[in-house]
Amino acid sequence: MHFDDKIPIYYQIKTNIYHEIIMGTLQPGEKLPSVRQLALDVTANVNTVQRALSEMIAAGIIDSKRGKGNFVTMDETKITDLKTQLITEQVARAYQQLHALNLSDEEILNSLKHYMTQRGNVE
Amino acid sequence: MHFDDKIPIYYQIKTNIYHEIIMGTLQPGEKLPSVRQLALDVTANVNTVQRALSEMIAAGIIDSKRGKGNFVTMDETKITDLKTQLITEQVARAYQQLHALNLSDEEILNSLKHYMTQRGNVE
DNA sequence: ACTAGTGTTCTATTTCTCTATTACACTATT
DNA sequence: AATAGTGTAATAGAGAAATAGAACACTAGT
Repeated sequence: MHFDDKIPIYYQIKTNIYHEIIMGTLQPGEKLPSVRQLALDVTANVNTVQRALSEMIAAGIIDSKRGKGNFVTMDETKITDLKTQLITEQVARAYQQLHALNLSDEEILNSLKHYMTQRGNVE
Repeated sequence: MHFDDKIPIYYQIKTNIYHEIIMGTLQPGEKLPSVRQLALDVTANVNTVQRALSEMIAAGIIDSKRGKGNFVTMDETKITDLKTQLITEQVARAYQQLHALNLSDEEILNSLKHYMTQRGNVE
């Protein structure tokens, strides 16, 4: 796993697992790899993984069952809400950043469209 | 100045000054406040400000003159290039994040447009 | 009962960021 | 010359993040 050294690893692990849940790579009710296996997967320490999981457990997205494992919540509403929340955060963040670079709404949209067409042609 | 505790302060100071240069709040050739004044302005330590400045000096955006002060480069090409670079980074980052949330290109554009219209109505 | 596989917690250590403080180097003004 | 205002650098210390390692609590299969 690739880490941005400007952001805490535990936070990036959390974001990554959230993405897998939203993408459907991890289904509702599905068991996650064990904390020790996750630590190996992302080349981090068990404690660091545990910290990421703790926050997701506190948020109600992950159900922890001692001795059994960690499971994605069965409550699909929570997952939908999470997705909405993350989208809103990302869109707001991106808009504010680009606005701070003196781009108008139209220029922001055009920059994004331009990026998409370029990306579309490559793949 | 508002700091995101997930990102190093020196890095946020750097980004903030870059934005001021691109916005034109800081003009080419213009003298920046002294490092000690900047430290007071953002409520950070002189060393932290100096670290941010060092990276901008290394990037050629700021010219440092010992005993005189720090100045925005006169080379407007460098500023234009910086703006292009920052825009590309932000657009790419935003796209990848939203793509990782399972949004199609069209959905990404719609989310952004929706955000813009909502924001437009409030202000 | 035993064992292996889970989550959980604790301590010690390292690294990085940030702060505080001091000192040094240079410029301009008086 | 003296002084004030600049950038620059070095040291020491506090705090957070991450690591390594060990131990504890619970579950399931044998």
